[in-house]
Amino acid sequence: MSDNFQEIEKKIQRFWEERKVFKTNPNPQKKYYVLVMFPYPSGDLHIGHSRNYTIGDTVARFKKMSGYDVLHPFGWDAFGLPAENAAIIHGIHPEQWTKNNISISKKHLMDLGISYDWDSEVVSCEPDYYRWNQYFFLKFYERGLVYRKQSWVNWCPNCQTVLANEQVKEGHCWRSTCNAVIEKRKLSQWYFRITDYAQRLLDGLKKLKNWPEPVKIMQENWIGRSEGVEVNFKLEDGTPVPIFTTRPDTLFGVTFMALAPDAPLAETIALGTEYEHKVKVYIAEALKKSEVERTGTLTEKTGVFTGKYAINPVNNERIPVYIADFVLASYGTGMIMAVPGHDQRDFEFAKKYNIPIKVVINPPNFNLDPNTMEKAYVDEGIMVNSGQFDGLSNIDGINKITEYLIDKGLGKRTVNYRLKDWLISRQRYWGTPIPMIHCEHCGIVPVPEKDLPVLLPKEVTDYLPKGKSVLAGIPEFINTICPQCHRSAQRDPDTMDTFVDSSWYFLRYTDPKNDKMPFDPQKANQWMPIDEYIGGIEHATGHLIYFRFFTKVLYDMGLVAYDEPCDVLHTHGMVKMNGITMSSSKKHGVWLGDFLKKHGADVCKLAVLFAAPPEKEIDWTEDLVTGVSRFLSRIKALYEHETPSFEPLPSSIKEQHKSMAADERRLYIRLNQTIKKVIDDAEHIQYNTAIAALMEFLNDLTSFSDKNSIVYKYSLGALIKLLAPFAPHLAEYLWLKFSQKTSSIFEERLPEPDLTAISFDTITIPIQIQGKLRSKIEVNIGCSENEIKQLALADNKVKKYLEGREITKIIYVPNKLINIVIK
RNA sequence: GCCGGGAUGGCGGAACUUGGUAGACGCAAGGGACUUAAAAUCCCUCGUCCGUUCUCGGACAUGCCGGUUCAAUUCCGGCUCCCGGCACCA
Repeated sequence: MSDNFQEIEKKIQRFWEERKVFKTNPNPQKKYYVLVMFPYPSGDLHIGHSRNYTIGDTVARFKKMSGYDVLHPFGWDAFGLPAENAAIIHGIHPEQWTKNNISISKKHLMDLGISYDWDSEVVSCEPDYYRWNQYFFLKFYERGLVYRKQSWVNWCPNCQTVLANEQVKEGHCWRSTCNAVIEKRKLSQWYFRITDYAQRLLDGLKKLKNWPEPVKIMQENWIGRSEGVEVNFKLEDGTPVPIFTTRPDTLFGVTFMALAPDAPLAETIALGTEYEHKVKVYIAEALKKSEVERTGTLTEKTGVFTGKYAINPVNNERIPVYIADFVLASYGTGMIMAVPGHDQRDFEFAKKYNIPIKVVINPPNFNLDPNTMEKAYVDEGIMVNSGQFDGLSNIDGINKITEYLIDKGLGKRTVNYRLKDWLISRQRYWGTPIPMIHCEHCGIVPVPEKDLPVLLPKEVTDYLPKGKSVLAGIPEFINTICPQCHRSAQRDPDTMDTFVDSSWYFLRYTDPKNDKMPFDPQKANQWMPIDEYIGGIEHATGHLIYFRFFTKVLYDMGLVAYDEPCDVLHTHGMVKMNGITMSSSKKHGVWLGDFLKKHGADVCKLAVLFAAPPEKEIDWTEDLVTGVSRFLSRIKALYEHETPSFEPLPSSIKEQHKSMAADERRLYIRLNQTIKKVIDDAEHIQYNTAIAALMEFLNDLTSFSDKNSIVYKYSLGALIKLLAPFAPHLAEYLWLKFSQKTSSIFEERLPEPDLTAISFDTITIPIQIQGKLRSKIEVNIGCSENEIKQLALADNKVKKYLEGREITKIIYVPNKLINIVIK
């Protein structure tokens, strides 16, 4: 745009605001819910942020211009650590820091002209929002979906708080600015019983036809269903030690058993024996190690013999029991049967501790020798040394042994999931207080619903985390009265994981001002499910599982009619600069404020959309701006000389387009092709190619000579409407200037293509000989196969190739090509 | 290690759903017009190599090697490299 684009954009933004063009219709007839993942308010926005919002904005505008009632809301995921860290470093209250950032970010978004209905803005750190986190916590508690347990948990020594399993990435803290190595601590914490929904979360994925396949696969792996058998081993003294296995076919090959060092039994198994001391020392050592040291396939496995033996129920063999660090307490029963002959981990462990190796499956046509094996044999084969099961293929053996175990009461079929319960308590200040009271006499007592919200105290002098919650040090907060016995008691000092906030915010948007309920189910149901959800792929195994879990629970509570929150999901790639992802906290990026001053909002939107298809990464350079910036200037320049028509074409034109002048007819067809292409591409969020089509059509228009043609003037008008979702300010400006209406272009409908004029009368048919392009002929559409073959054979270039050769076959693909096969 | 995804000109990317003219659109680069000049704008060229010499013609080209097919960037088999997820899940 020329020099005054900023004034134009400001003016247009004021016009939208005054006219309330993007106000949500409270009674939608034909609803469309477009949602972008709400952001953490980090202050200055960069181009990477704008990608998310720009994609959502384009969807929203397209849908509005296609006649939908659109809900396109916005809000802030406003609780979280950076606010608190800012308080510690700069001595500014987290709330003030957060609100400052919100107002800065909001200004950028408004300057970008995103079509939000700001009346439904939601801010998660406000009591009128977080009280409903507490409400849901209590409701979940009533349903048995909240519990407290003591266990070894992930502890971030830098953030000084526990973390959920989903927030540990490769043994490190998920927050990119932290990245500290995670430690293990034994603590009592609050959990959501998400594992109760593991199967439904898995089954639900099948319904999500319009989710990206990689996201579904990631979730499937994260939930990690595996079918197997629980086998009732016993220690010699009769203590039951059940184990889970997916390979019951190897049961006769068990030569040791291994117990996780953090499993409860590990603490007691060797008590009072000569092994007690060694075992104790080993456990202490093992648990001191961080996740990173302990896990990883490269780390050498270690263990210690407990002095105890178990009995193998299928052959009564005496099996030594070890404690080993490669066994996980949190999966299966916390104890395994080990078959070194057929499991690589067990093999390595057996080699190290001189435990016998027993072969129970032989590969076809070959007998394994346990003394010379260099690794475990894990493939299919024939069972040996397995009593009555010898000679079976091991695949059959799995079933046969399982049935045998069930029959004898020695085991049962079972399913295990890798998904763990969601640890939601955090030892930090800036979050939703957990609405629970610890009473000496009554135990743990929920805060009565009528007493909500439990307000986060604002008068805090010291935010520095000390390994326990900041709130524990605020007497006015922590001391309270037990709701049951009315004696003095203490509040729970922890706050909730901020991913609780983002698990239901999309429902709050449907009824943002409700002070009686989190949302009115009727209002929610008229918008849900989300029709288009846009966000970064980094949430695949976090937020995108949590919000499905919440929706399913709320469905069970009868609050929503759908048990999946979102029909269509589009994840977009990150925006990088010099190969490094743009980031507010790392101060790396192109800042939106600067960019808008220099180039304007439309250029920003268009550049981000045109740079690459949404799912791909963008490595940002200033070069991406040049092309789209020129494109907009050319558009603007064109309309300085030409007057578009927004009148519908007379029906006579549509009926008689075949008798138009050749170049006018060509333009008419190009127009219809462009309309179709842009709308089709937009439907699939392929905005880069849609914009390319608009650029091509602009070329058609500028090279068209009869400026008085009705078709030409109509095309100018159609181009403005097609451009509107991508470059809304310029389009609105041209609309208001030429349409002589006072309404917005976004209250108009997109043009529709005339499908009777979508292709030219003649087409170019390439002629291949032996599959290689040799010539082209121009034929009328509807030309018969024979005619085309004749024309092809008569072609001079073709003749040259055919000279003295025999034609074996002529392949004709209608309207596509012709291929002549010769000997 | 397991599970995904990807590799196309100097660059970002089209075409891939259904095998059918590879390189749309844009950037960069080179040349030209306009201008006192520059910017801006407009026009032309632009995968590589060879031939012809101003109009074309040919060969080779979609990470590598094979296969299926009249025809493969697209399908199949085997590799290489890059990116992402998971991380001893029994």
